Amino acid sequence: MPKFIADLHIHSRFSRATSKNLDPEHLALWAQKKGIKVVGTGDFTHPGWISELQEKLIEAEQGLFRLKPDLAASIKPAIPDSCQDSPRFMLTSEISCIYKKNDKTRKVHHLILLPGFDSVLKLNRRLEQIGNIRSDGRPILGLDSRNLLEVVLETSDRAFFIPAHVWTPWFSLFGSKSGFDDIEECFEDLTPHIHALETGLSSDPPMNRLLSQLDRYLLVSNSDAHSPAKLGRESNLFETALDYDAMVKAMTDGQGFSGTIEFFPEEGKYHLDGHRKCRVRLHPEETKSRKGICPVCGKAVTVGVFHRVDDLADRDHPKISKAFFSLIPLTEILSEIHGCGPATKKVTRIYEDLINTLGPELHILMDASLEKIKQTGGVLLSKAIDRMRNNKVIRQEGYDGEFGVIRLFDDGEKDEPYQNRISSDYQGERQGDAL
DNA sequence: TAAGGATGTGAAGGCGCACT
DNA sequence: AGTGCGCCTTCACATCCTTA
Repeated sequence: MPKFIADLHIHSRFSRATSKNLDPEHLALWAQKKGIKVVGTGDFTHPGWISELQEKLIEAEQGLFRLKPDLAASIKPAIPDSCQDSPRFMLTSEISCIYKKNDKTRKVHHLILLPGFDSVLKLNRRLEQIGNIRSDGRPILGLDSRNLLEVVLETSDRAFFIPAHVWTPWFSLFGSKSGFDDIEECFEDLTPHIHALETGLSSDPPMNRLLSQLDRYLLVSNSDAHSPAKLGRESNLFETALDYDAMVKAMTDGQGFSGTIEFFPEEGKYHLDGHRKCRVRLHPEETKSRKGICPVCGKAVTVGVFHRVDDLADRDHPKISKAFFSLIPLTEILSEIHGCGPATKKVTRIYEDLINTLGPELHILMDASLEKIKQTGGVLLSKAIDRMRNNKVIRQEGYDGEFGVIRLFDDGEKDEPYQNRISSDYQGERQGDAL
């Protein structure tokens, strides 16, 4: 069976606060630079996006699509030879359900996978009667999660429904400000139709697997990318035939699903508790001793993912069933090494050089030999990647919407020529800022 | 002096909720 | 009852600062 990487939760340019570049061509381009074989389309509920997809994609395998040949040819020159590998698209979308249940307001996001345009259009006709699906690629519906699931199941018996980023405080199944304490309370009689949960950036398998109530669910990871360059920052490893039903089966029974690619959970923006505006960051035990109150403003802090997991956990040691790889985006590693921002021209140029020589980013981060990395990217890069692969990272946790920072080198540790005034200033500012 | 880089802010839809 | 605010996301853009 082929081994491949899939990132199924992303957005199009029809969603709010997303890049204008999010069209099928740029998604295909970046999927190849990252080394992703199957990428979700996102936003299939949006009429403008779905008609663009119908125009630009053709079915490649059962339930998977690829760019039409003329479009594929048009992006080919922009893709390094080392990365050429025609990606597939799966029709996916995210829906935001906001509703009241058992006297509490619930705001829960869900990811939906469908096998073809017919079923997408059928679902869209149903949803259009419930709410406005034209104004946003991620529509907000006043619909109970259970009832959305029912509508989806009625649309196609091949549909797959995944609660999205289940721990984020504001919009998720287990969210401290929005969700439930158990899955049955959310989906009731239809709970058996849920087979997989998306864990989000701020949690990883060792955290999730402290909850016995999650034992019967597969954990999946996706990027929720709002720009092409963020594709695959979290993603899934499949070892199945390349088609829709095989992938859905793997996510249903776990066979052929070999693991996930993860952020270090501390990098996620809701890992710890606190208030971003008050610059207060608290560990769960601190939050509890302060009775959930922010010492600066006196209001309730935003309770993060680590705290929620801790509250609902019923084990001391995680029961881990699948492999997972904790990675740092390559531009962030280069940013630390070279002492400048991850989106600067310098980092972009080095990034392009690296994938040109070594292959797709995820290959460089996970599999490429350290010797080759050293030859192309220098000794600091190979040292950095070696440390990342062995979990030897310095973690500064994110909280209340602020991303954490994962570093690989102590201050002063980097040798010449990179250790210079700019880089130490930069690190100092970043550290100071975050508290 | 120009280019590059850092930083701050506005943008979007829909909903609940606090407040008047 | 009605109004306004805050929340989701993070990009895109404008502006200011730094460096060669």
